[in-house]
Amino acid sequence: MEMSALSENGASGSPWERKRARTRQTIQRHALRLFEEQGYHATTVEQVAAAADLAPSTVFRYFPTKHDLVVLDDELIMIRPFIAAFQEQPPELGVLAALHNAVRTAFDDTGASRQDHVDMQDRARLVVTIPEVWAANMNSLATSMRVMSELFAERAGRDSTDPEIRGVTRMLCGSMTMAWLGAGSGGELDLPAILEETVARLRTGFDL
Amino acid sequence: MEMSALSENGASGSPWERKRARTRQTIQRHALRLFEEQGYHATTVEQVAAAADLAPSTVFRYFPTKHDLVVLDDELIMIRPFIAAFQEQPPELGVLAALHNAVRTAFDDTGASRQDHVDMQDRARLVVTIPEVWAANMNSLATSMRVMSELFAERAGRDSTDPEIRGVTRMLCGSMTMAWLGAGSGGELDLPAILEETVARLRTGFDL
DNA sequence: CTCATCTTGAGAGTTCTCTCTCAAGATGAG
DNA sequence: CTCATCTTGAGAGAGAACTCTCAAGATGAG
Repeated sequence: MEMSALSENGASGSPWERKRARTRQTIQRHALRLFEEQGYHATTVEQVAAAADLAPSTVFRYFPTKHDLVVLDDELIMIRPFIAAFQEQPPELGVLAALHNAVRTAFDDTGASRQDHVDMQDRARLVVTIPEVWAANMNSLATSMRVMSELFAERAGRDSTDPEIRGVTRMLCGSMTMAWLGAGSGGELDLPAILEETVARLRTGFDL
Repeated sequence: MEMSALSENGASGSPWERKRARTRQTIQRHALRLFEEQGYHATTVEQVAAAADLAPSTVFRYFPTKHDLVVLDDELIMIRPFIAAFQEQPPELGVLAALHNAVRTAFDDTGASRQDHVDMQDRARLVVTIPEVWAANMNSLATSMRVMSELFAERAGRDSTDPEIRGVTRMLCGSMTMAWLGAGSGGELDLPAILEETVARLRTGFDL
C-alpha cells in the first residue's frame, strides 16, 4: 500500500498520483480558458467538465467548489523566491538595500520549473480579470504582508508593528497589488520593473 | 402622476418614494448585520427577508442580486470629497503639496450628512471582511486610480501615463488599500492618519 | 493474464439564488 | 369614505452548485 513513501513530491509519485495530477491540471486549464472566454459566472461547471471530457461529478471530485478551480494552491507562492533572496542578503545591509538586492536576484534565477512559473503567471494574470477570484486571493495577500512585515522588522531590529515597518510594507505590497490590478484593465504587466522602481521610490520619494 | 417633479433627490420625494427608500435601507442594514455576524455565504436571502420582516421576493424586488445588498452605489463616493479638495488647491502647488493640503482639508469638513458618512464607513469596513464583496469593489478601485492619475497628471503638466505619475498613484492608492485590507484582519482603522503618513512618505521616502 | 486498486460516469437529490405572476393589502388623493 | 395607485406575500419554478452512491471501467502489480 505504501510502496513509494520516498517520492512524495509532485513530479512523480505512484502512477495513480501522477494520473490524478495530470487530470487535475487538465481540468484547471480548461476551466481557466473558459472563464477567460466567457466570464466566471457565465461558465458552468458542467461546461468545464464537458471541455475536459469528464463528468461534472468528477470535476467536483478534484475541485470541491467551482471557486477552487482558480485559487492559488500555495498562499505564498508568489513571494517565496523573493523571501529567500531577501534573507540571504548580508545582515549589515539595511532593509531597503537588502530589498533592492533581493529584487534583482529573485528575478534572475531560472527557478525550479520555468513552465510552472509561466502557468503561475497566467493564473495570476487571470486572477485579476475575475473579481470573484481576486477576492479569493485577498487572504493570500494579507498573509504575504504579515510575512514581509516580520522579515523587515527582523532586519531593522524593530517590532513588526512599528509604524515605519508597516508603512514600507503597505506601500510596497500596495504598489505591486495596484500594478497587478492595473494589468487587468488593459496595460501590460512588467512586475519586476515596477517592483524595482517601487523599491527605488521607497528610498528617495517623489518630487512632483 | 407627476405631481412632485420638483423634489427629485432622496431626502423627500413622493410618499411612495420615501417608503421605498426606507424599506431599502432597512433591508440593507439587516443584511449587513447578518453578513457580519454569520458570514456572507452562510446567510441566505431568506434570512435577510425574515430579519427585515419581509418576503424573500420583496427583498429581490429591491436588490436584484444578493450581491447588490452590499455593493457601494457610487463608485467614487470614497474619494469624491478628496478630489474636490485637491482641485481647489492653488495651481502653483506641486502634486504632493496639493495632495498634502487636500488630505488635511478633506477630512475636516463636516460633510453633507454625517450619518451618511458613518453608514458609508460602516459599509466600507464591512466590505473588507467579506471577500466576495471586496471583489465587487475592485472595479471601483480601478476607477479611482484612473481618476487620480488624471488629476495628478493635470497638475504636473504631464501625461497620465507618465511612469512617475503612475508610480505615485500606485503607491498612494496601494498603501490605502492595504491599510483598509489590514483593518479587516484585526487592526483598527485610522484611514486619515495613514493617509497623511503615506503622503509624507511619498515625498521623503524611508530610511531603513 | 488476473486480480486488486483506484478512477470514473450516471443520476437522483438538496439547497440556494433569482424570476414571475396574481391576488390581497396598504396608503395617499379627492 | 372611496377610489386609484403602489407595495407586498405566497407560491410555483428554473437553473446551478454541490453531495452521495454504486456499478462499470481503467490501470498497475504479480
